[in-house]
Amino acid sequence: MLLRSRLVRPLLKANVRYAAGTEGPNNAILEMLKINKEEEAQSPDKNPYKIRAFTSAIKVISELDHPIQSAIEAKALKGVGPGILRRIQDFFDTSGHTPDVLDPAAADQLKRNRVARAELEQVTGIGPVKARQLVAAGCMTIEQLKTPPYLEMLTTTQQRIGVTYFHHLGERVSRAEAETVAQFIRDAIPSKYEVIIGGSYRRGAATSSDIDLIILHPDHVHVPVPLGTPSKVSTVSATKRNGALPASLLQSEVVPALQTRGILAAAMSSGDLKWQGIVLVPEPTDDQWGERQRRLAAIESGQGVYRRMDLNLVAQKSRGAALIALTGDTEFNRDVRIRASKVGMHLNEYGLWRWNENSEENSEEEGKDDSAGFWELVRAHTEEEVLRELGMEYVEPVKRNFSLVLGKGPARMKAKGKKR
DNA sequence: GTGACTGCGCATCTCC
DNA sequence: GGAGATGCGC
DNA sequence: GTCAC
Repeated sequence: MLLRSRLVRPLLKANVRYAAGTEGPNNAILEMLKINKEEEAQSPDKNPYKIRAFTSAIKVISELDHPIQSAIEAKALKGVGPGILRRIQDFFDTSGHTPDVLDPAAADQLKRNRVARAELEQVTGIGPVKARQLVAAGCMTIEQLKTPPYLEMLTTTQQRIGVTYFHHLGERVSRAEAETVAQFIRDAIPSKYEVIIGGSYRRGAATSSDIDLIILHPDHVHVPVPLGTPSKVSTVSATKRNGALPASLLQSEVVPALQTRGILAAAMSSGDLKWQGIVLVPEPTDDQWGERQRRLAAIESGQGVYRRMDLNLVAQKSRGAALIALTGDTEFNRDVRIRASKVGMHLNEYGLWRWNENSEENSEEEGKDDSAGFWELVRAHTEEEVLRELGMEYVEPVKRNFSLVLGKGPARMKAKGKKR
């Protein structure tokens, strides 16, 4: 135990941030795979799915808590197929690497580390990479996270807030709480805004993990067109491509109004389209909302009921597509998006898009900037329209709980032989 | 063997 | 200081 | 590149 804290300090100094890869039991193999991935990424005719495959194999191997003993063992991992097996085999052959044999004590330690990582990953903002770093530094519990030196390792505001409100965020959100917050917000912002509760609430769940709000306003009309082509829709986020736009209504009006009213306890992220953070659930008094000063004081002292909340500002035109995207569940969305891509379209939260090839002369005129066509918004205004365009009957939100139907948990399930 | 592989906002880090 | 990659969440 | 078919 004492030893640990001594070991931690140099580690912190040595800039071991992110997946720098200077730790973990399979570092050498991971470095090799990262190079392979990089080579593919540099290639003129790179295959984005191949890059993704490398990324996925790197991820699954980096989550191992013990050295890979043989190439055969790696083959059993999901995401490791013939190609990566061969690379690992070559690695063992050429590096003269002889894996250590695990003694029982070491195996036991690995198990404890695994348990610790799982615990730390319960904190919002701590994923596999950060959890591994923390456990490597000796942090085994969430309680320890709140103390030096681990607290200093939590570099993002999301992680700090995740720890601070961990106890509150473990509680489920009741339907009444979601309704209270939504109504408070409706009262706090101009009546031109429309506020819809999405997420599992809209799917009829008795309790939710957070409050998902969809906010519409007639003046918010920005519908970004997808970048790239059907085979390769760019991953450049709207954050980048929107650089020059004026601050959105979310930033200029909604968030300030809620701050003034004293229900925003902490912001994890706050952009032009999306706000994520912690809300203090207000307590209605007789026929009015309680005192703003009391809420601000409560936030100051950590009293009251706190919940995770997402605010999403959505253009009217995107209403249907956004309702689908922000209602879920994940499996339903995956299924619908796959249907779209199967008929050559693209579905995101802004709309259902069709790709139009440019005629020969058009693309010649455009030069060689490979703009061989353009995206056209097909449907997005209502959920019914979007689904019908994809040949689907309307599906009630309450019937979109595919994860429950198909199996438990967010584990990948194929959504295939379902209703057409 | 063959075709499909969800998609994206925001914060932070890296690398030039 | 700007572009791109990564981590994370949903 | 991997995976399901």
